[in-house]
Amino acid sequence: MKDKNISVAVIRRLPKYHRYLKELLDNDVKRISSKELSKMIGFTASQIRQDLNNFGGFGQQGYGYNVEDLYMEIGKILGLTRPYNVVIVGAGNLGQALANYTSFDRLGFKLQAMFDVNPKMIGLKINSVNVIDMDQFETFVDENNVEIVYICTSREGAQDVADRIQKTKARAIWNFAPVDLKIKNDMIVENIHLIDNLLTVSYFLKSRME
Amino acid sequence: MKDKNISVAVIRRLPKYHRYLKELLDNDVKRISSKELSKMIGFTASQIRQDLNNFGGFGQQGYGYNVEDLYMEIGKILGLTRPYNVVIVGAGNLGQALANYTSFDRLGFKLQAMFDVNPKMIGLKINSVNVIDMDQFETFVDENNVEIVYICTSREGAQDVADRIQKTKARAIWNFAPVDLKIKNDMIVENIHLIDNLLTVSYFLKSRME
DNA sequence: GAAAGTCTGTCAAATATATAACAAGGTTAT
DNA sequence: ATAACCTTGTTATATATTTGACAGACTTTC
Repeated sequence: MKDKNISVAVIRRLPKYHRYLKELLDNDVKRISSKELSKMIGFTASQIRQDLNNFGGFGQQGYGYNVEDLYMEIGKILGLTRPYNVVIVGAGNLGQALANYTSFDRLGFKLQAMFDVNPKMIGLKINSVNVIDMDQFETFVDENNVEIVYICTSREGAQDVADRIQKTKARAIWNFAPVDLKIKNDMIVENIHLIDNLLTVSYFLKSRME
Repeated sequence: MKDKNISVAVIRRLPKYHRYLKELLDNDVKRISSKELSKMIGFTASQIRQDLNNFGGFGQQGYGYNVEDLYMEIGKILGLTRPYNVVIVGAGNLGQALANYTSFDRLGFKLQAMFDVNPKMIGLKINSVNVIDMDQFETFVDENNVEIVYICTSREGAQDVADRIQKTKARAIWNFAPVDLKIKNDMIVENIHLIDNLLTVSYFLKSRME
């Protein structure tokens, strides 16, 4: 599986396929055609076939796709063949919300610790995960083979955290702070910019009024 | 301002312009050229000029763009000329996190209430906003001119909430549940699919290893 | 106030992405 | 086993998006 020259647009559709296939699997559906999937997901059947074919011929003519196989294949493509150690920086409401999502754990994103600078938070346990002093961040990350860091700090604190992550062995950042982090090396960064998304809602609300 | 035939790709970049212009404004920068903005934001200068020109000629040859004017114009385009009443359904960690974000309020998204089905949550105040019984949802939304509903429930509860929203005058949904809502009318729906985003992180992590 | 320099708005070209079309191969029904 | 039917993988076409180029207009400098 080389995965090269695959466009980001394709990659961002993969989780959706994964999600719908899981649903089909849970409903004991054994096979699915691109046409049927198309109806459920809302992409064209052509697009679905072309997306999947970037990674291999998973289907069979006259039959369609085996739901379980395809689910597993897409899981492989998405890197879900092994667990990833993660930590959260910022133990506020958002950090706690993420700590409590069991679905992340189920997919293999294993929360090892949470970090905060607030003495009132340090020492707490959230969903049986310790909140640790930020002083110990770099040491903990390297000693526990943490690969992904979720940044749940304020806008002001985020860049500092990003700088510190770059000194560790961690290789990916999932950023929830409303700022574009300046990253020097080849770190993987995904942003959840809530405000950006909410502003598209107001844009569409306004547009519909005209 | 007609805003028609504007591609979604353009619209999703607008909040980023808005964010960077706010930063410039806070730093007392008076003017900015597409070239300078390009360096900051990471889009090409050509794209920036073309994006902005979809909505009008805000710049001036030989000078560039007036930061304050452009910030205001983009705010207008994004619908930030008046406040929007919003409510949150689901008063768990995520709902509480959103309730505590002052930046939403500052932009005009006014939280009027939170709803939950859990009797232990009902009656609480979160950041001076009441948690109300879901029984009163439809009444409250219509009586308080709520336009946007943030869905912060579990996956299982989300579709039911969406169905109930469609019976009210609300016209937009900001959905955080990991499910694609089935919507009949012309409701505006924006999704934050956290898992989908996290899976792209694992995809890139895996791809880099090969 | 003239010349040199800057920067937008816009058109054209290049690239990327999505859709349509269909041959080839497999399935199902009889 | 055969025929009718499906459905994929893939190529070709259409559409969308991004980048490049440049004339014209304004600014700045001298």
